[in-house]
Amino acid sequence: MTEMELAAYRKKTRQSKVVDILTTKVACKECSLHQLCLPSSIDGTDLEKLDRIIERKRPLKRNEHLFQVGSKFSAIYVVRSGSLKTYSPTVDGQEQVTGFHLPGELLGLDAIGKGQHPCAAKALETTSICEVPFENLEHLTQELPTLQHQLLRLMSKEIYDDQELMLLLGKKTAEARLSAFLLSISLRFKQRGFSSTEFYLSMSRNDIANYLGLAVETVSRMFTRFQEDGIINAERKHILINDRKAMQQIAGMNNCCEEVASGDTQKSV
Amino acid sequence: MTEMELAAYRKKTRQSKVVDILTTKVACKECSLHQLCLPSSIDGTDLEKLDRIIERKRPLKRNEHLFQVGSKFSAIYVVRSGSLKTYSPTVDGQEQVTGFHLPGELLGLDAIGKGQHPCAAKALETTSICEVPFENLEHLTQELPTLQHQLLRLMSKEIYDDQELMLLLGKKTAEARLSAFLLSISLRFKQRGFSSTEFYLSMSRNDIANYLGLAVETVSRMFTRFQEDGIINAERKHILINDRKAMQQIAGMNNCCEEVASGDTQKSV
DNA sequence: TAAATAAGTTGATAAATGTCAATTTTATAC
DNA sequence: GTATAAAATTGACATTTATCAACTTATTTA
Repeated sequence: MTEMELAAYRKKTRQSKVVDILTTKVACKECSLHQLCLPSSIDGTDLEKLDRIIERKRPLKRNEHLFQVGSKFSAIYVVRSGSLKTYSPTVDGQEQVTGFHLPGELLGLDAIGKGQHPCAAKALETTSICEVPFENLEHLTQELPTLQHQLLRLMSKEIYDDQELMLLLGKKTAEARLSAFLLSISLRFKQRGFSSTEFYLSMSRNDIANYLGLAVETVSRMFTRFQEDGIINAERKHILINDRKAMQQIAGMNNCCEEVASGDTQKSV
Repeated sequence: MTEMELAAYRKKTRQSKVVDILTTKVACKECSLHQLCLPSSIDGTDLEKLDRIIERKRPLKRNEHLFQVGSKFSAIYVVRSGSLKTYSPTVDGQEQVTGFHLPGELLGLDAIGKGQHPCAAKALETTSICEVPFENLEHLTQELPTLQHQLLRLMSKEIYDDQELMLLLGKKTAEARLSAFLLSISLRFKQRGFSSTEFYLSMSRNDIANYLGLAVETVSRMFTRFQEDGIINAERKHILINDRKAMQQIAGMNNCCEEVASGDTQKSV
């Protein structure tokens, strides 16, 4: 890619739909709730019942909280558009980012057990949310076995995905972590019908570093290295993935993060 | 501690009940299923119903598998006595240990989503297991809202615990990881009514290192260091925790792994 | 019981990543 | 629009941990 082409690309990504994809409403069929209600032949009436208990909240502005640490658990949330990060305070007064949540993904499943949120959720940009009051949901699952099954599946998926991430954090080098992170984001966009090669990272380098257990400087250097090697083009938060195969090699995962088996979407490297 | 006292202690731990605690049957009230059925005032009839669907399997010998990677998911398992590790194969042909499972803890929750086990489970010693066929359990939860609630709580707890571990793996130094690991094991024994200061580690140093994302040598050195500093006494797999406060400091978690809020037990640093 | 194998420990060295500091670029506020 | 603050990048250096190799101690098998 020449400098001119690059400049043109940069200009394009600044304006194009790549950007406002994240501020666009997500249709229900691309949403996690789709997995939660539709797939196993749930019929119209049941879907309507589910729809009835869901509340649409006013959009959050950037840096607004959806919930705080320790706040009472009362609902599960689904991202309609925009994105959030979840984070916990650590002993030394720092915060530890525990996840990023893109359109169609759930938040709050980790709070059911204790009845209060173990982490806080903050919008990374203008973000709109569906709220699913948990008590109502629980009642409804009693009525609708399919819904219950879906809920269990989603929670299981979350456990599974967390374990995948543990593998990553436990073993890998800095470049493997970042590569796996980008592939994960890419896959999640793809699963929602967006481009998997060209997307916008709403979180800061700092958040990424924190999440991956690395220093900001290391993350920055890895971005630079990937760019130098021609594997990605990173114009600030706009990412273009040039060589997916190479990234899979680096991430040490030739098998996964490419095609995911079932109709599951969800969650968070 | 003098050399003589140490020798006496070592002799004692070799014989005492510390060892056979793990081979003793765990009463139902110390078991995870207790959380799953009893706590929210489930009555005798309901408990009986649950008890009826549970199958007790013959004990596994050391190194026998409870399930293999990719095997069909049909049941959740509870450890009655003994212990297991779960692990996944990685691209480079290695295995990655994803968890250790002590008496009263669950296995298999990560398999619900895909319908097959993403990891294998292998006994670390002679181990007996309760099998809870999942289909039956799901049906039963339709009948017993309390049971459903408990199941959701347990799964949520698993998600929460995994996230705790992610923090550990993502951020901490080698000594913080090992310290947190030992504290976690300690707490889990305590929650089951065993000693929290004196216990037997059924897993190898290799497994620990693998699990914590460290080299065996590093783990070995950390054990040595802790011992030199008088924080623990480690006679091979017999561990005596001398200075819990110091370990919490090292682990960077003065708050957690000491007293856990609710009646939850479960799961796995 | 001895031999063979596996697990664990220790030391020396190299590689990876964190830390500190300086600088540039971008975003925000007035 | 300019000033100010925040975020990102880059370089130099220190620290941590992995790797390789040798060796010791347990455990298993014949």
